[in-house]
Amino acid sequence: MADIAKRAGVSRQALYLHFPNRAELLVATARYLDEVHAIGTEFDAHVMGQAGTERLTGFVNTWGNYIPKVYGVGKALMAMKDTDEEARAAWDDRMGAVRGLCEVTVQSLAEHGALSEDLDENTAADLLWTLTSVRNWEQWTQECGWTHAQFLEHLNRAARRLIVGA
Amino acid sequence: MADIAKRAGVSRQALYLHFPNRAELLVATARYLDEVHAIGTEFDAHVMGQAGTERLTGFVNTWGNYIPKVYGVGKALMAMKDTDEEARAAWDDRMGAVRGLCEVTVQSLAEHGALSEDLDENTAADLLWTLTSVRNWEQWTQECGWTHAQFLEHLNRAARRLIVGA
DNA sequence: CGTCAACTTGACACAGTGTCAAGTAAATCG
DNA sequence: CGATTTACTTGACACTGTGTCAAGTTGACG
Repeated sequence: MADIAKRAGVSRQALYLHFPNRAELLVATARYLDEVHAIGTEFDAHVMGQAGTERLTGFVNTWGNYIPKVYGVGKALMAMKDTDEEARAAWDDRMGAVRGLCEVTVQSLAEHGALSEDLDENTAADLLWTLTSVRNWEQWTQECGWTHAQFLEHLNRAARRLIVGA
Repeated sequence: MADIAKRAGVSRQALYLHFPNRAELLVATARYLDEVHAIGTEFDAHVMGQAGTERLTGFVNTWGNYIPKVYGVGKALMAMKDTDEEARAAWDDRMGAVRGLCEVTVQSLAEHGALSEDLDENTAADLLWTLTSVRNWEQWTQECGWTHAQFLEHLNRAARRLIVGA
């Protein structure tokens, strides 16, 4: 909080005039980033506006491109999850929304007969949701040293291999 | 530290007579768990003693069965990673060992012509390493509610689909 | 001119880690 | 047997970070 105040050019206490605590400041920041990057419009265009394997590609690319933009605040919220109930609820709520996108994506695959035969829709959504998690992005780009382009390429390949049927 | 001391039936300060700090206590606990569960022997038998896709199955099952046993201390170390340099080094060292197992597993697949044609060995190891991460185990079993058996089953399927060639 | 909103400084409580000093009690050794 | 050593105790303290509180400043606006 002291660091943030310094960077914002205000006193530490001024932050508490705008946000009740650290968790809500981070949540507000995340919401602000959503707005700035118009993530809702992006999803509408590239996910809800597509079907079958194109919807899958749209989801993977749109979400994959968004992750690095929210990684900073996301990492802070994830770190608070274990000790702060409010941070946990906020992060779980956001990831729940992503999980919802995974579900509709899988549904569209199923409708087009493109879902792998050995998977039910729920398991497929679980797989896609975890595959595209922020933690996996973190590991691939930070620990493995993948570029963003490599990340998107391999994530698309993995998603297809994991949940799309022959 | 206070909680651990309480559960151990000693004073908080007594812990500091045995371990210089929290990070080293956790690292020592992890090493103790390795010993108790004879993880080295397990890997020797089910990974190094196998080849090709059997080595892959051996690695996935052995490591997959070990994760829940070290999850407690692992979670604590992961939480410290961002602020404590020693914890970061300790955890990265352990995960580096797992990454090494992924490499030899992928190598064995390649030698038997079982590695997917569109992957180089390094990328395949990155994929397997991330797929089998503790974070993914956490998400699948805690958030998705998978049983341990389901986890192992789907992890094996995913590993095969992701890195084994036709 | 007075008031209000936004901010400041400075203090404090509280939790958690790590340090330090002094004391105790039991085992070990000469 | 007495002296020492080992393992532990109690209790204090420093330091960091979050969140709270009180009192004061400053500028805009009716």
